[in-house]
Amino acid sequence: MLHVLLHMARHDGPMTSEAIARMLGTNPVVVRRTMAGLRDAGYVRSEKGHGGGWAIAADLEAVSLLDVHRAVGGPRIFAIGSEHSNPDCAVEKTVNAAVEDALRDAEALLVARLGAVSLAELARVFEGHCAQADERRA
Amino acid sequence: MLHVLLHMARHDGPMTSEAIARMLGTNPVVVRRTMAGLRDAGYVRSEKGHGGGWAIAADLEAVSLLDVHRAVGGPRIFAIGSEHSNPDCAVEKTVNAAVEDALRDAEALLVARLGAVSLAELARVFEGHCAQADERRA
DNA sequence: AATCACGATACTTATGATGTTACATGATTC
DNA sequence: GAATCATGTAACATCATAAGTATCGTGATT
Repeated sequence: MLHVLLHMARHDGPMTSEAIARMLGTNPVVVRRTMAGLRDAGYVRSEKGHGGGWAIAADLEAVSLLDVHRAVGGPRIFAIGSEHSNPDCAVEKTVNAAVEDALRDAEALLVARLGAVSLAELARVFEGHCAQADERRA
Repeated sequence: MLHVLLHMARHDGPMTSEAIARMLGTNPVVVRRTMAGLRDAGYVRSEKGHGGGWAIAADLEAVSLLDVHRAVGGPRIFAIGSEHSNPDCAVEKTVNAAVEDALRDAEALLVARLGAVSLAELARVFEGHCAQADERRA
């Protein structure tokens, strides 16, 4: 989805679900499903009818990678975690406390890192890469 | 599994797969499947026949939570990550670099934290909790 | 010899993510 | 205003993975 957003930023005029789906090697309906989150968050806008499609609707400076991640679906960052958490067992409580403590710290770091990068910054990094490539070609 | 290991540490004599399964609300075969990793890593030992079962086979000081995690199966820590990683698309490469950078740092922190805690420490923490509880009762 | 417990395999659910089809609705074009 | 285009939504199919289950073999104890 980040991929799509950056492409949209470099593309004037809306992009259709079908075009995006081709780009991602997937299906227009799947695209609409996942883009719905971004639309509800106000990051993109969708227009129906002729010449319709998806377009950026927010200031890219104000949208971080973390924002996109949250809008697109997953508060679930880690593949591990204490699922049952039987509070009857004192051993289990000890274990969970230790694991969750480390997990919380790592998540905080990741959230900070993702929250610190805006889409606009990413776009600038990309433009920089292009400029370097052009230079090499010249 | 951490739960099981600490229980085993406080239990003299081997525990059967069935007893462990009851403890975890699961199935003996599932227990054997996941314990196989711990056995291959040398953290536990399994004995067949009458009076057999599972027992600790290593110094708990030398086994970290990270060791257990790795032995038990998952090198997969994060629920997110760049899966297709189409190297043809320059936009995608930019995005992946940014995300994976943050991901790598968070994973490093988590690995460091989990690697710093040994099962023995955890057992001591647990004993401490028990002592406190006894004190309150007295 | 009987019993107990693990080891291993194969098979069956259960779950979630993804893909697919179909139809309704709104917007544009002619 | 009819045709067309594109999204919105619902319902269903498919796929992959994890978990549960059944069964048999093997070694160890009694």
